[in-house]
Amino acid sequence: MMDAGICTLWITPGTPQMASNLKLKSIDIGNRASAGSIVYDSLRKAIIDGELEDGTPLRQDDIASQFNTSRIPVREALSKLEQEGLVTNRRYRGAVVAGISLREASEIFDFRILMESEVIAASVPKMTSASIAKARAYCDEFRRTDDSKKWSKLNRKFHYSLYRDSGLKYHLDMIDNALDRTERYVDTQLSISHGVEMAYREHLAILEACENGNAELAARLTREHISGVRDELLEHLGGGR
Amino acid sequence: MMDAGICTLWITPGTPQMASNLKLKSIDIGNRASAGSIVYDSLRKAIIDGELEDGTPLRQDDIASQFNTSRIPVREALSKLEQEGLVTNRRYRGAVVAGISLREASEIFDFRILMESEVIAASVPKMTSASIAKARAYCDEFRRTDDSKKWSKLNRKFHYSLYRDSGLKYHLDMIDNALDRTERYVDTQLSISHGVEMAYREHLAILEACENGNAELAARLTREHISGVRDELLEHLGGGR
DNA sequence: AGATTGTAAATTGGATCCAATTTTATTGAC
DNA sequence: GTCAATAAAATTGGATCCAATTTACAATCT
Repeated sequence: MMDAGICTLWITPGTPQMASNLKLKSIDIGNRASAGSIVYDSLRKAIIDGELEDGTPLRQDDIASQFNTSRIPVREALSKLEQEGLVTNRRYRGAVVAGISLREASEIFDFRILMESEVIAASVPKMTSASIAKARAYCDEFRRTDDSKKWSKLNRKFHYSLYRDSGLKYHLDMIDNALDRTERYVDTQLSISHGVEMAYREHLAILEACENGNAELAARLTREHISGVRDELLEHLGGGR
Repeated sequence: MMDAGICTLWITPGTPQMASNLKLKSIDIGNRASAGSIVYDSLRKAIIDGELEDGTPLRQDDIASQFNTSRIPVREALSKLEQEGLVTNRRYRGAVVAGISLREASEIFDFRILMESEVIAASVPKMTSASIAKARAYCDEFRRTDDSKKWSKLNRKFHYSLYRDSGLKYHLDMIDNALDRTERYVDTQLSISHGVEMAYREHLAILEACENGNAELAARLTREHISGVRDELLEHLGGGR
């Protein structure tokens, strides 16, 4: 199958080329995603973005046929999502999109306050100018856009770009999960009153603290910022129900 | 099949009995565990207890035949364990027991410090005398036992019994995962020098703070306690490798 | 009508089979 | 003997099939 004449393109006798030197537009065939992870990514996105309402049943057969696959990868995906708290699975009864109670949401926000203030404080001393620039770009885009669907995404990217330099992978994973569970509800908070404008001003203040290398201030502002979002969201959800 | 004469034992015509009024010795047939969860529980315990060394390959076929089941439930279990960070799964290469690097271990301990001090502070005002009694029992048993395998288990039970009253389910889940990942390594720390004796004294101090309703002190002592365990463990592992 | 029971359809859990990939054993050249 | 190329074995991923369970619904009785 591998004729020598054909192979000269990527094998030069005597001077073996590394794949990394070729600079081709290519996808990593060896590490391509499994069917399960594709289904998982897709479902996760749909739930986080709020496209699937809380309580929506997730039928294995339906999903399987949508992805032209069998139920095995779907079960794998649903199992993972259950562990992340995005769906609830009941034996022989199937999976539904997991809702969140007011007190659960409140607790997760408290968790975020604890985590994110700690992580940003650890991040500030290590923060690169590239990270700051990235954060500022997200921050600007956040204020400019009118698409309410993009707000929470950009909000998330802004914050996360200030956390990454901490190098605290475990903490970042935990923050990721907390954000996954609450992101759906943040849009509603940003939509009401002047949520976006206020968030933007608070983001700027955090950014400034980071630029000045003031870790303690950045942590305190982050605490207050998330705390404010939590209070407004709870007030809104609590009154709406 | 259900003759009226026989049924009079549990159905009295005119006064329909609820199943909950029957008070029969019964097991919950409806909620019995799935094959996957049995495999999962068993593997999780084995890994946490350190019975399976880091890097041990977990062959689906081997495990399946050990449990007299097919590979499907095994895959489900391995997938869950991967998400918890107890195994690492590589496509087509199988799962191995996940080890932990020094810096990962250190980070998880830092995470625990943050979480557990916060949770115990929230727990103290709500703490019942039953919880205190339970914690004291675990504390005593911890000092008395010579079985090094039981130390970390009792250590964990002691701490957890002081956290439960907080009612912070999300935080408790996060603590659970952090403990799952580090429990294997705590035994080694307790075995060295006078780890158990020192831990016992620190446990007593935490217990006393809880009894006195001093949340801030309990939090500070918890911080210092976990911090001490971390430092000793890192010193030991860092030197040993 | 309303509650209750039995039955069929829908749905999930698990077993078995095949395909894709990796790992190991083998062969051949130098 | 060492190294690469090749073939065989082992292993995992996914599809299909069957069993267990729940749900929907019709039939029956009071």
